[in-house]
Amino acid sequence: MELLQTIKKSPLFLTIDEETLKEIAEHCRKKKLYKGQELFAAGDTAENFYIILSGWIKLSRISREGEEIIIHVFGPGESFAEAAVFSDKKKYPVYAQSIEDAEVIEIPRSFFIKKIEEDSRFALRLLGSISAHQHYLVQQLEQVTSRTAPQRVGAFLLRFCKRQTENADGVMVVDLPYDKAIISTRLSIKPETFSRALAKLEPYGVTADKRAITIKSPEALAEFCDVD
Amino acid sequence: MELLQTIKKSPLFLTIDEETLKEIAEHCRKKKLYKGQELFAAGDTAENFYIILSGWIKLSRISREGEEIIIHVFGPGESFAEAAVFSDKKKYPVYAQSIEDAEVIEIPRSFFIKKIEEDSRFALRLLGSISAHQHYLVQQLEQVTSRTAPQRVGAFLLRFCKRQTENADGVMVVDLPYDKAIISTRLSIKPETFSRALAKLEPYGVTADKRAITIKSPEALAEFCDVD
DNA sequence: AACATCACTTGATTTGGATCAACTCCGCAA
DNA sequence: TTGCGGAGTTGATCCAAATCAAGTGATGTT
Repeated sequence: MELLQTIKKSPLFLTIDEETLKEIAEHCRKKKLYKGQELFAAGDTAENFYIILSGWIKLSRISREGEEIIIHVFGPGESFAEAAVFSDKKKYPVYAQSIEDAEVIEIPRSFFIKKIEEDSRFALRLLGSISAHQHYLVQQLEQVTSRTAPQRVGAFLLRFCKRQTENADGVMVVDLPYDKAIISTRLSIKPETFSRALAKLEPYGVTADKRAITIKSPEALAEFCDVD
Repeated sequence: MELLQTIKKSPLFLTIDEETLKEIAEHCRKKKLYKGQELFAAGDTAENFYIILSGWIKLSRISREGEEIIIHVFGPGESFAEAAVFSDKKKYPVYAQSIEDAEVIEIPRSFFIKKIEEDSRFALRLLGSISAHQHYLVQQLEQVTSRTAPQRVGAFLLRFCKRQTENADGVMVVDLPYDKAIISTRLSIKPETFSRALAKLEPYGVTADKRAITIKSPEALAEFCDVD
């Protein structure tokens, strides 16, 4: 069963035994989303959390003036909204929308809580997963407050590099996973600034051809961005 | 037993039964900290998490250039570093230091994990607590990226208002809990900007006399800061 | 083939907050 | 009393990024 295979690969379920996984798979629903479809809105009752099969889901908040802040963009294999399911209010604090056609697995809250009560190792696993995401948020906060736009763009490229191809000679190629406008918002900068920031990374061997970015010396870039 | 009384009042343990609490109290250590004392450094093994009895503890990260970013300042009754204890790396990702004389309760990781395995309701409670903090981080990220300095200062004042005195006529008085320099860093602005931001809030009835801040019309301020 | 639209890029101008610097006020110690 | 240092304010200048604006070059549509 395809569903089972995917769940198994999700970081959240890495250490969970086969039997439990099968049980989980039985209680999940697969859901298809078209580009731009809303998954849930801020304030909705948090009935489910999700694992992504394919596509990208962005979590964001909309301010009163209509300005959007992207909290995170999750990709294949990642899970999200775990925290909302366990919050006191039982509400999603953010808005979730697919940024292209996507498939997700929907796991109901009720089943999940039952599972935690039955299996404490599972609870620990979940705590670890949420902690990791919390750590990501702390890093994000640090990035936004203390790095310049070019540094943030560079750090983003390097982070995505790791998941992609590296040539024998150390040259790396990143294929941007989604629109530059979305990356910009995620980094809390304007598209214009993103464009200029990319240009400023040229001294570090960063060249862009549409969505394909080549990085000649990732070390120099990492040095400049103050990461790793 | 004083320790037990404090633990009982902590949000984390609100719904925990008396017997468990007693057991927890027995496994805790009370720790006194002088002003400026380090509790743990980023990268240390996460052996414990903490509940604050008195004083203020700031969690921060220091960038390579020596610049400090304050992630949060926790006060009496609050717990922190829960997430670190459950992360894969088992390391604190931040630096913790008291900003004045303080007392904390230190709860060992090992005992805690045992407790979770025994009592799943406790695990759920913990998940809720961590989720709440995660929500705080998301809000913080939003504030930093989409609010001006005066708006952030105003929001900070309003948040602290709620815990303090309100007169019959709607006028509120906040007594700043710690140095303005620390508040500034927490809001990711410079002390000079904090000072100027406070001055800009004057149209909303905000006047400062040393650490005592008076807010004549909290509603107008909330409107300006785009909160509540 | 003509046109609209979307996804950027590039240029000119503005601005909020940082930086640098001087100064006040207050507590405290010799 | 004087003198010092830390906390906070105020003023002048600078700079990174936002904003406003125009242009390009793909892609799809009638």
